Amino acid sequence: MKAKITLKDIARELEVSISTVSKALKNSEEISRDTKERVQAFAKLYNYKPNNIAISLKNKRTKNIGVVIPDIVHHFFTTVIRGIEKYANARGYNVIVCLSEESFDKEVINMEMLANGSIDGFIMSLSSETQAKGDYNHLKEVTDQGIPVVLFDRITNEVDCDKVIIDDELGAYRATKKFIDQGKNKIALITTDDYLSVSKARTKGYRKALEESKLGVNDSLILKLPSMEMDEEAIKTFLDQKEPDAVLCVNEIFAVYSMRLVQEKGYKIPEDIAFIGFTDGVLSKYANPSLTVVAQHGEKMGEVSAKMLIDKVESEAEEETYQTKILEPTLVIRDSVMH
Amino acid sequence: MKAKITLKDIARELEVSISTVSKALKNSEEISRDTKERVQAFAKLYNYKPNNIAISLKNKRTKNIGVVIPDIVHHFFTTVIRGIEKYANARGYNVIVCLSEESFDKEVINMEMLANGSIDGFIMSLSSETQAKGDYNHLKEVTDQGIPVVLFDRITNEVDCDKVIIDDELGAYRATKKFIDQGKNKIALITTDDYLSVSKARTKGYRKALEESKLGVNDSLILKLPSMEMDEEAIKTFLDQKEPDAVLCVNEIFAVYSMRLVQEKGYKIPEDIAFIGFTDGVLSKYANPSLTVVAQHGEKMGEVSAKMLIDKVESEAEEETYQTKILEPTLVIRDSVMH
DNA sequence: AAACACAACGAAAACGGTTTCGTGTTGATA
DNA sequence: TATCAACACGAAACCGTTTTCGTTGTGTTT
Repeated sequence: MKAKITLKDIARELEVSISTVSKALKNSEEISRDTKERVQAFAKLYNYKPNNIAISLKNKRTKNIGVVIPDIVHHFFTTVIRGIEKYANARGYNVIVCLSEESFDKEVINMEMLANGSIDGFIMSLSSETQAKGDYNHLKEVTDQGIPVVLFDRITNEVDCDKVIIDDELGAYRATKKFIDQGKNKIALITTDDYLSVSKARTKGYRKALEESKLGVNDSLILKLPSMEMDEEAIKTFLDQKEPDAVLCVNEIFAVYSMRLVQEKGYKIPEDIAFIGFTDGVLSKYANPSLTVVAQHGEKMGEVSAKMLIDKVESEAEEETYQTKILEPTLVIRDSVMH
Repeated sequence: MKAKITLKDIARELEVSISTVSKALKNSEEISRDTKERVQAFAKLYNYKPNNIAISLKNKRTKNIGVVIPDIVHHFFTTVIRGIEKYANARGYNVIVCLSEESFDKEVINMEMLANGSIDGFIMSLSSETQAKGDYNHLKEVTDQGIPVVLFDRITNEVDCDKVIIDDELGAYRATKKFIDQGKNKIALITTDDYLSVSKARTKGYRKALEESKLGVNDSLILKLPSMEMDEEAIKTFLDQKEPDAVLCVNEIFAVYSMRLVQEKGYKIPEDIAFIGFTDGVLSKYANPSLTVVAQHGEKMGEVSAKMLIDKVESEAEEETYQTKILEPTLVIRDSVMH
């Protein structure tokens, strides 16, 4: 076991000062050619690598970014992380992932842990509990300290920071319009309670499309589940009673489960009843029939978020100007709707 | 924007020394009741929180653990991360996630970045390229420096460290046996090349079950794909030609895709042809029919890995004794096999 | 020969804590 | 009243860097 070598070790061994070693390794003009070569050769031989922690303490930059998300076992968040990771890594940053598990308290604790010097900035998506509660003091405290924050997907207007979202309203609008254009006239929506910012926006898009059509909105065709958790009973009852000919779901699981239910009752998809979900995950792709979805481009979202954050972290200027980037969703047509 | 307050700030304000402040905040016996109260009150008022980086530098402990995995958009790895995160968080550790994207070089770069003081230990699963190449010097360098490493799922015997795996051979054995017991006699295997340690073990279990039965192994019923990537053509051709009555797949995607193919040809699942996959993800649960799988208990695996790592990190003793924990897989029976 | 420029290096402060080892003050003891 | 322990606190080293600001020694200039 050979322990890590430090500047001090090199200095002692070569009988020069620590400062000389430090400068020599940075190829400083101050140091003679000869000394630089000796130091560099020695450093290479003993595989010297500067200690990140010491450097962080000195520059007050950790090159770490903290990512706080509600859930990692979820395709969308997972792709966002991948996007963040790829981009951040390319710029020399590491990613510290914390899970709030949809809990307000965990979100607060995680942020406090990281905000004490461990990271240069946050990228996060709010837990459902936080959105339900509407308490954003932990975010404000962090931004007050001058730590940059980028909020994505599940955001709030109550915090001044950069934001990245997809146009959920537009996505739902287009999906609903697709149904309308295909002559469907009993178009249902399976969503969650409005406290989730995304569900709210999607519901809005759904309503807008219907209002613009001759169909109009029928509130009884909207099923609001308390959370993103599956509630098989509620969905089954809803579908049995309403018998819609098209269903828009705010995620893929609701959609795929619904498809199975109606298939069991003998309906044909998409002829008798068509489906569109949100999130372009493995489930949609390999479901039977494959599911048409509103793709959220998670990886792109992660990439954009990371870019915004790192740009802000590295900019000296203390501009207090924040922007919200709105990504466009795309409809990925598969077999659950008519082509 | 109120910047973070430091010990020095408190000391100046209260006209005491930095050491006194430090001790007062730790409730040291050395400091008078009176002074402690003043300091603590002041600290609370200005929301003092010690700087993690400074503490890390001092104790040479970061309370961060590095997780290096091949891919995050993959249900199994995702559940492992969740297990690691939950456990590590409970013990006050943060998790830094790095993705190798199945690339040897990325794996090396990531480890080097983290090994310079950023983390106290590694939890990792090898990239396929690394396993194919058989080059583990980056791991050896890290362990040589005294940094603890826990390898999970995709492991190697060439590195001395703690390991956590599930008994893949046993899982495949039981799955295959299930088919045999149900009277299937043309049991196929869709797997990947043997360089992936898990595929190798699963193939072994499959062969063992068949060898023990009257059926025996028929090598032509084994399809070896070059990687975990989907190859729709290869699978289609294979199934068309061999017409098996049972198929074991090393992941869920191969299985779900295969089910769709045979369904399109009019076969009934599980009567005409039964399926079992590996990994208990959303796909298996919501596929139609739902897929019987060998569950790998990713979350448990993450938890166990994190415990092993942290225990080692926090143990003073430099015991050079390593253990390999073998978790038992379970067969989750769903509709793709007869009940 | 005095004055100066310059090359090459070292000392020390700083980042923000922890911890060891004094040191001055107090009150009790002999 | 001299001695001593206990108390309460401060100075300084340390973790591993970076960086500023000297300080040498040499050679060039006038």
